[in-house]
Amino acid sequence: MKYSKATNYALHTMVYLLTLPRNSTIGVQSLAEMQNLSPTYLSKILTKLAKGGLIESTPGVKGGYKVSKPKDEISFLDVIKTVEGDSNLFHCSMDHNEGCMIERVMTEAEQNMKDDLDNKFLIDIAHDMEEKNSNTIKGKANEGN
Amino acid sequence: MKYSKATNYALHTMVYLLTLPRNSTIGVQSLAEMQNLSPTYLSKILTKLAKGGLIESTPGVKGGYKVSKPKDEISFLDVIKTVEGDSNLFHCSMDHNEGCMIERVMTEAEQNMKDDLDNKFLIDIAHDMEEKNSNTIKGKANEGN
DNA sequence: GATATCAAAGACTCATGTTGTCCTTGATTA
DNA sequence: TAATCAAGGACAACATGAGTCTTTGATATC
Repeated sequence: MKYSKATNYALHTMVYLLTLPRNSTIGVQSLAEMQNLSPTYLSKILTKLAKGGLIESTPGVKGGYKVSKPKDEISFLDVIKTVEGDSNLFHCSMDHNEGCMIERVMTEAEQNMKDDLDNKFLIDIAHDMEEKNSNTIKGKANEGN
Repeated sequence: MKYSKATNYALHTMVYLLTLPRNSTIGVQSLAEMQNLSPTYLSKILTKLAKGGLIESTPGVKGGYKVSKPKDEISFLDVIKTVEGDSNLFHCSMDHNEGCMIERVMTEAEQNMKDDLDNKFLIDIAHDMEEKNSNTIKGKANEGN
């Protein structure tokens, strides 16, 4: 059991979009280059995010993508649910077994994870990234490069 | 992202094994029938559980499987880790990105789920099942069957 | 010791889902 | 009208899980 790569790409892309100035857009071309992906492939993931209401796209010359929700309201879970879907990880394999107690325990544990992910916001990661980058630059300067 | 069917079968089998009297064994044939599986297929899952130290097998005529740990010490996580492996659900897709903050958040949330699953014990499900079964029988009797 | 019953394990097929590409369509700006 | 962008369908490649078949080897019973 693993998260899909698409979720991985989506999370990284979203964090990056959050570091951009409000109302500025960026094309899939640039976004794809950063992660060594083909634009067409990343495009599909972005379309999913757009349908999920997390980002919005504008076609045409000055078009591209930008975040379409208040920047501090986007949780990890929002992105994951949009890309992976929101069905449960465990479904009882037995027939005629509604109310399976194993399933109940499994789903309850999963819910703990989801609750946590719904309280972790991408904007915090974006801020940390920006801080980290400025530190790196400062560090390089100090090393005499 | 989903749990494998093997995990599903393993959990159900383990719960059933816990309902059996101590030191009694049961063959893969019977276990497979209950879940409508082929014996050879379930056998592979059981072998995994045996290698993981959760059950033990004895070949030969009066052989079969039985639980090989104290019955109240087997957690959901024990079974899951044995069948699914214990690697993390999320691994950062970017190169040269040790300490990825997204990965950190994702893994922390996953850990919450695992902590929960490590504190839920199969023996409790087994007890509930036994109670449920006796209730069902009682219920049927009351209905005049 | 022969036989029946059990698990272990390798090789293999099949189904499914993810990943990724190619190409066309359609919208927007200049 | 041309250039630049996203959307989307069709398809190929790949990985993995699910499941079968067959052989091997250990144990108990007669």
